[in-house]
Amino acid sequence: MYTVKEVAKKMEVCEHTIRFWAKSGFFPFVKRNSNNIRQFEESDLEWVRIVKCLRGVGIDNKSIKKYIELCIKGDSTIKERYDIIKKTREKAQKQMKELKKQFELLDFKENYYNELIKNNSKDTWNPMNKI
Amino acid sequence: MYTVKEVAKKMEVCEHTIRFWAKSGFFPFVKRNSNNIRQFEESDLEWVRIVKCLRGVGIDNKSIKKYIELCIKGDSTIKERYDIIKKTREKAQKQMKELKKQFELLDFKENYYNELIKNNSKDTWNPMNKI
DNA sequence: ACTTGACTTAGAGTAACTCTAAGGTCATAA
DNA sequence: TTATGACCTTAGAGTTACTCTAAGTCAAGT
Repeated sequence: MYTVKEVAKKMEVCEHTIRFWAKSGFFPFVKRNSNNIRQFEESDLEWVRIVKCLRGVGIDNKSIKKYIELCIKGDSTIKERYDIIKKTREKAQKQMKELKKQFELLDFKENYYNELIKNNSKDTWNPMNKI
Repeated sequence: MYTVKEVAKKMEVCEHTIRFWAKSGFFPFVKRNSNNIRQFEESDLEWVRIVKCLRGVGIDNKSIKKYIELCIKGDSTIKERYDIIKKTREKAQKQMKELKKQFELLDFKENYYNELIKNNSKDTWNPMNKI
């Protein structure tokens, strides 16, 4: 059993965000104790994990809500859920490619600046100089 | 020479965003023609590329502005710029790891749902069932 | 001359947090 | 026994970074 704060720490998500997601209906099975405090079970953490994953790939909250509702509906929605996950996986793959490109640009620039520093060079002769 | 629209298309960034970035001072060397239209040169595109890269890695606009200002200042800021790029590269690397984890979760879920569909299974017996 | 279309600006609207304020509950310490 | 502090709760304000809209300028085409 975890409180919001503990979930936030365990899942590395801001506490406020967990509450915001909870209010958005992303964790429909979380129970409360007699003091109205949310008690996340291990199975609820699975929902947090998926939501974090979908958000991390840039799925918007409205679409996440749709997915959550399909989950609640049960077995009849498995094909639909499969399609969503498949598309999301493809999106993630594209992002990995994009991120890799950006990483390579940063890598290049780091080396470039490093050379300049090592050689105590000015930067003014080179078309790359400005940025 | 490119207009905002052409830059947006070429660099795959929303036109509005290019204008927003321009207004934020991210492209200090872009000239205008006699009709007040921005004319991006090839060298200005390099700035767009870097800004897109930094944003893509989640650097906030205030920090990007700082980096831009260092670039404008010239050679004396090379070491500072190097440090920023280095940190950003490290950040990108972390994100690649994170994204890879998320991809693997999606991959697992896709396979799981796929099995369910193939076997025409119900999902109710499994602890993974709900989400 | 008039329309079309590309550009401009200021400013409104939006998504997704992120934080603050005000308040309830409970344990421990004076 | 009161109070101090560490939790939790909520509603709602504030923030970031777009994203879009409206209103206007200008040049070219019919």
